[in-house]
Amino acid sequence: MNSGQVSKATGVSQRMIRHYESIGLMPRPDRRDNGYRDYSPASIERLRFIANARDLGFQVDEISVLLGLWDDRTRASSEVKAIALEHAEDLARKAAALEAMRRTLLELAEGCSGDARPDCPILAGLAEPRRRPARQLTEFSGKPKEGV
Amino acid sequence: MNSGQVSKATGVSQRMIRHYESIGLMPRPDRRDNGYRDYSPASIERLRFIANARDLGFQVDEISVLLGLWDDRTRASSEVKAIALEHAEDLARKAAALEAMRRTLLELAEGCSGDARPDCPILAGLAEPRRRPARQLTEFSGKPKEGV
DNA sequence: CTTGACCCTGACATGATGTCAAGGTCGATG
DNA sequence: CATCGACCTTGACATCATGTCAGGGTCAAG
Repeated sequence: MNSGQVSKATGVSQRMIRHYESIGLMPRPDRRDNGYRDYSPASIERLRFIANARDLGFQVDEISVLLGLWDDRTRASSEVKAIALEHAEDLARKAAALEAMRRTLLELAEGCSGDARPDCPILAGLAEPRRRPARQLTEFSGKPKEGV
Repeated sequence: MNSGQVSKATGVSQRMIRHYESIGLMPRPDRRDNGYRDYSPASIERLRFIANARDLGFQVDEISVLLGLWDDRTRASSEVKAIALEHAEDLARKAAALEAMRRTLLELAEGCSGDARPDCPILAGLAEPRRRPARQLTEFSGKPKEGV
């Protein structure tokens, strides 16, 4: 199978297939005489794994760890489960953060008449000193990418 | 006020203050003879507005629209409210997407013994053909950035 | 005058992905 | 055979908000 076929079969763009290869998530596939990539069924399964993990919001470096465990026939399932549960918490935190933003926004919107008059507590609220003071670094990135 | 002071006062990094200037969200401030930026109270308020809007997950181009409405004394509050409610829905969608991932992940994890044995339905599930078939583009980006 | 705390600009990095360009290949049809 | 369209290859640039670093100027206190 060449990359186009694999792309169709897995729903992963050719661009991304090559990208995963370039960053070492996917092994470098065999090449035909013409230089075309030639994928084995095992590679395709691996790509599916990656795609599923991305769909669940794992980042590439986390996936790298998961693939390591997948490749290791002797891993303890507890290791995998720990990663999964940790990631689930992460997702919960991110969802909660979004929900908090939404709540705040709706509170502001509640006070807004929403008619032709210009006075608007939403804008007024935004102009006030920070609610949530200092920001720290807390990676977000759990890339949902869902077909809406 | 120079940029350092403004940064402390608003919690926005100097880097970002300059960035907002460079992309036109913030007006170019006066300069002192030495070239240092000199901010007016009005600018600071504007920066606060931007920071608050970012905290609520608005992206820069949306903030640009909000600022336009803020500047326009004759806007109808309904315009602002519509944007706010739309954004709230967006946040809800994103949160729901994260929740869906979490649920899926927990379902997988439920079946996993989590002990020393190597068999693991989580990894098995990830290796299966795509659950959620094709991905479309659906911007995520609601950048939470909360101090955890 | 020196030192340390600022400020300035500009450039590069991040992460996952798209897109575009320039070129090689393959298969089918004229 | 020539050619066209569909496909593959690589490489580069763009996105978005933000950090960080380098190299240089400024200022105030000692």
